[in-house]
Amino acid sequence: MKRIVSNDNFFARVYAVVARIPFGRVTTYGAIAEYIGSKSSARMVGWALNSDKTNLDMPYHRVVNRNGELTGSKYYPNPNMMRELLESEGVEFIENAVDIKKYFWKP
DNA sequence: CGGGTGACTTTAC
DNA sequence: CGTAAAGCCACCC
Repeated sequence: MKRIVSNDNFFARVYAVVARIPFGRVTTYGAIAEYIGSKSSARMVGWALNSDKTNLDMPYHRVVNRNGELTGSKYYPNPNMMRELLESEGVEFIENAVDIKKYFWKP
């Protein structure tokens, strides 16, 4: 039995949501996962970002965890790159996390 | 088909 | 603040 939605759609959905994030806004893995249909599968979102080979130009830096922490910054060439990208968009930081309450955006 | 893995989240201690 | 555990789903071998 094949699943009705999965595979290509999963990646496509992640890309679509990330690409839709407005300038100067951020979203969470959970929000993307929920929009995709699997609210509990936030891991899949992060996994998709790191596994994607087709849309490396995607603004992944606008995707943060529920606390607003840049968990993905570790996987960037430079750990500071992700933060500076967000700061350059006008996003305010609190310690090592973005003001998720203020800049959170959801599809 | 099963086991391992993971850029997450929540609850619990 | 830290670790632990469970839930979750798709990919890779």
